[in-house]
Amino acid sequence: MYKKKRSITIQDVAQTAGVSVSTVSRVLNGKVDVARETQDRINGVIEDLGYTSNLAARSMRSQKKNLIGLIMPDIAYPFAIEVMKGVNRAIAESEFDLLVYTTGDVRKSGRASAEQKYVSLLTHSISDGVIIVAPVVAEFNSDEPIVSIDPVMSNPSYPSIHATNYQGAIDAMEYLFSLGHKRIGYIGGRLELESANRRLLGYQDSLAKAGIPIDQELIKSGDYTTVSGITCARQLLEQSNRPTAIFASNDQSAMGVFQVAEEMGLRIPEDLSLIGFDNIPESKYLGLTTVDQFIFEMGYTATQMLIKLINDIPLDDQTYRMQTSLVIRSSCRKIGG
Amino acid sequence: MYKKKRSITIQDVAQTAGVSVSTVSRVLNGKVDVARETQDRINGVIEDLGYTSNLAARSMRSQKKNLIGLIMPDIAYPFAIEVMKGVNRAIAESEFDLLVYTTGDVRKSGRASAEQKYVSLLTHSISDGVIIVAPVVAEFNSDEPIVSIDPVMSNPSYPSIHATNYQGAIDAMEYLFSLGHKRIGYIGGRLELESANRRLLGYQDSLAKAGIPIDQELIKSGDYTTVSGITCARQLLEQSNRPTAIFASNDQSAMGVFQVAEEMGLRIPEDLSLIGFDNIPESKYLGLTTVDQFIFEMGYTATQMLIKLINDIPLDDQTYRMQTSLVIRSSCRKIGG
DNA sequence: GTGAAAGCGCTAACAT
DNA sequence: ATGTTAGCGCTTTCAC
Repeated sequence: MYKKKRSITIQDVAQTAGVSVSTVSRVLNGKVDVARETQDRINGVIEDLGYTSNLAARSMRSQKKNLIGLIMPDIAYPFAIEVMKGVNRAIAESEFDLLVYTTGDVRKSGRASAEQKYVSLLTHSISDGVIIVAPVVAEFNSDEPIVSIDPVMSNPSYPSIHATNYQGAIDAMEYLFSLGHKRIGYIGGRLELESANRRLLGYQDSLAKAGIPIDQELIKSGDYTTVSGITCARQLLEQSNRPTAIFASNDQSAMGVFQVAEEMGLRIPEDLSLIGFDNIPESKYLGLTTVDQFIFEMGYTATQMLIKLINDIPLDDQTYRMQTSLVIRSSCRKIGG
Repeated sequence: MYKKKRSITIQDVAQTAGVSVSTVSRVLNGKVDVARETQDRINGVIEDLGYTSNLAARSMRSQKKNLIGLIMPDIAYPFAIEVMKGVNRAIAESEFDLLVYTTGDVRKSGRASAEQKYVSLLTHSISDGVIIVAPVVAEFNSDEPIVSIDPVMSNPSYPSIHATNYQGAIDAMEYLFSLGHKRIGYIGGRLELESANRRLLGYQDSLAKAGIPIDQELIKSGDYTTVSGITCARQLLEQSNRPTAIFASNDQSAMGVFQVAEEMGLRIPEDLSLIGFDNIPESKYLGLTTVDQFIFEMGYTATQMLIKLINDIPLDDQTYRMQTSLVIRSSCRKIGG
């Protein structure tokens, strides 16, 4: 395991400075009751030796670490990146630093038991609190604050940020109605996810409210991948009475629609309105409308919540279980009249 | 600071299981010399109590943590994200997990002294090795392997991945030559950066090699922002004898060119070939050609290098200071004949 | 097979 | 103003 050239400890500093470890610890922690010249000498030695404190040892003893943990199974997909950006912003504005923990792959994470492991890993020491993304368990054994983003459970025991799945779908649909659309295709998926069900429900309820009968031919279900998005899009667009708009409930599905439309020579948004959930950076080049901004905001808000908890500021009920707000970024076209 | 409900320790487990801490530690670490039934009992208690070990305490004693650190000042800009994706992939394929450390903002990081702090923070304990992005110091005081990505120093004491700045510029230029371009504008910037100089040199050398005299009117320098890109692009495109192609040495500059072209009614790539360094996800929608793929690869390769070092596999000289390969993603147009 | 005890590097009383 | 000491939770000899 690599050449273990024992690293410089507080002991070494104390010894070469000719003082005790506690004195060194004092200057390290900015305590005032140390003689000016002793401070200078110690700081000099620290500089010379290139000493830096051992996080592990330190966090075992002290409380405040000024470090927040973020746990995600994978940091390479758009949702994760957007969350990280939000957290990053809140972190930048704070006194805290951030530690993102990932296994790089959902499959490696294993779920449930693994989740608890990751939480403890950061929580038990190291950090002042953690944010966990899309956790499956309802409760964590932790001695520190936890905030979750888009938990799978609808009623977890920890504070959580829930995507506005239902309202987002309603908003998207009403936006399409306002432009005159009546035949609106829906591409859903991953019905095991709470969020997927909420979106579908929003779609259905808004149709009901608008007095438009639900046409099962307009509801297709995939698995949130581009490939399945393509399949669903074909099924929708090859119908003789094809929809004038498609509501794709996630970004990958929307990409699928985009590809099929291109194949079929349909321009978006001129010939087909496409509205997607989630944030796709490319959307503005694609003529795609999105129900947007909320992923970033989820990360940002979660971080602020966590910092409040760390600083012992209680959350009110409304904040405790929070819905994010929505922005519709628009480029759909009016049709009909 | 939050209700410190003391967390469950190895002591608690030992006590309720009626054994000593060392026995618990043994089963925890999969040592074989523990009676079958004792193991089961202890595992039962661990399950019941929901015990998980304290990372800090553990890493103070043991060697292998199966954890790699990645240090970046900010995780919200395209370069950082691309690096993370690469690291993420390599991590996913390995037995290691990843800990990304960030302050969220370059300004908070401070540089130099701060860098050493972050390295030690992860290195001294916690992780088995770290990757540091764009470090300014040439040497780190660390007891563990370090690999750097795109270091500011050209000859750091640690293994490093250098962007193929010079060769990338040459490739880009030769690609443009092959399409018949002769008047090629250049937008550079940040001359304090090694990478910027290498790119400019590549531009100049390739012109020389092609026997095309260098026209200072075609070389503009900004600061790698979109705003300065716009200024430079105007200066280039408002010339009476304007260039048929522009080589923008970074992504933000390229965005600037794109905007100016739009203003002036120039289509890319039909009326103006635009080739950019670095990876812009949007480029494919913009008709932009890019010297590409290498950022992801930098992260990926760095991680593999680091894992080798951790496992005591020496790096050969060539690997020790590595250049990344390039891909030109093309959409430029042939001109002239 | 299991326990006792030492100690990793550090901080926080408690002394002086 | 500084040193002494007792642990934090864990792993690791070294006994039994």
